[in-house]
Amino acid sequence: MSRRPFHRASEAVRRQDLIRATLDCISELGLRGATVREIAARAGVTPGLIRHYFSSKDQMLQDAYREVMTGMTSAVSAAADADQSNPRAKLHDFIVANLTPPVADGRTLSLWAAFISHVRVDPAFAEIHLESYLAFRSVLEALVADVLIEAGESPDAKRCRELAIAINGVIDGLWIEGTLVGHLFSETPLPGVAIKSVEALLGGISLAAKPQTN
Amino acid sequence: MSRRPFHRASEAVRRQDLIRATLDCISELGLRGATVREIAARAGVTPGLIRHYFSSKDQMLQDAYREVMTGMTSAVSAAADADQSNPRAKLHDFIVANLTPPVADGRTLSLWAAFISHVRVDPAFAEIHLESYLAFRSVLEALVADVLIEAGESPDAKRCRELAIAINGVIDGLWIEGTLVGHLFSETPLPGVAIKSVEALLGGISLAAKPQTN
DNA sequence: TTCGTTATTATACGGTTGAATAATTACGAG
DNA sequence: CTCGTAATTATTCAACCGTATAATAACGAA
Repeated sequence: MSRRPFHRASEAVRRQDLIRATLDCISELGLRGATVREIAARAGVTPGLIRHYFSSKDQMLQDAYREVMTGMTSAVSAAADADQSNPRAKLHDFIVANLTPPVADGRTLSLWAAFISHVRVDPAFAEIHLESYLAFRSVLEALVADVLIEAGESPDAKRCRELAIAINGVIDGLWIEGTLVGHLFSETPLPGVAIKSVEALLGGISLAAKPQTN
Repeated sequence: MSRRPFHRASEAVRRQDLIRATLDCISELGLRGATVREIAARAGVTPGLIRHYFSSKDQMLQDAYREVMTGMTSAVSAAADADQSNPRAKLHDFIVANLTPPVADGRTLSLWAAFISHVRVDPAFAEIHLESYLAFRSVLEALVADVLIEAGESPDAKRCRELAIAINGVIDGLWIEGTLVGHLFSETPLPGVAIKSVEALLGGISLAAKPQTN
């Protein structure tokens, strides 16, 4: 019966370790497998420590949810702002980033679905969902507006919103399908499908890196 | 301490009651709230009875998952075959059915998400997902092919599949958003957005009930 | 060094879980 | 009418859950 050796870490990395372990558990074992004991084991600490950093297990789950969503939005936003200044290229890269790893992978989708299934159950999760959804859509809406302006069209607010909603739908849907049964799309790469679809939604505006007559 | 009165029912209705109670629990309390005791209570039976009709709780969850998915696809298929013989009207009704109750409601989405989050965890759930996805897509693919034929275009297999994938994406994405935060779309009804989007994806083919020049 | 504070571990508790088994009741065959 | 079979209830069990509390070790200030 030797006592587990102490290992002190800063609050930042401890919280990060615990959240990462939480997400690992959920993605690999499901929500029911994400127990305080299993999470603590994977984080390399004892279960009691969780309630030293989080007021409850649910609190930790909510923080984990928030981190997943902000991580996704910031990842695709960064991809859009990466190198191009061309509005169409930015939207193009934004869409592709949504449908390629690390955003489009099984782990992320499992986490997203597990949390979504709790949105209607727990108001705290509903609020996190609403925040992250609006953040994502506002980014997309701005990208669409820039594309329309560059194409010489008037950036009508209502049309921008409607387009953003529809494009968001295409992205979400293909993200889910491609991640869950990705092996079915080896001959129909989804980023390509998405780009073509969005071009159609935009009324024929090309999103190719090198503008080509349409 | 009076003994609970016996109430015998046929195997069919018992299984149905138990599955319905299971789905109620999941949608209202989440997967962690779907315990054998709560499910049995809602079905009006004793917990032990569950394992008389299902080899395990997981087995019952899988049957419940299968029922949810077949219910959804059959509902939208029925909507497509309801009254119209016009291919475009059929596709139109199919899409609208996907984005209106009972398919598009919070309960169904919660169930879907809860199960999806288990697809990567349990191979049995993965198989059910694959089956239901392929069933849905094949229905949609046939509808798209008929529309293309009627429009005088060659129903190229690859194009049909690609269109079905993209349309499926639009439907899925809008279904999720509309169901989770439906109150945001009171001024932008999603069925309308979906129809306009699919028309764009189809290259301008109108899905309106009364064909109009495009 | 000393000592108070706090991060971390260890242990305990009441309640719940899925499953297994035993007891009881309804129903159908004969 | 009887009795065997199956459906349903009742009870039990070992394991596990989230949380609370106490013991201990590390760190920083003085």
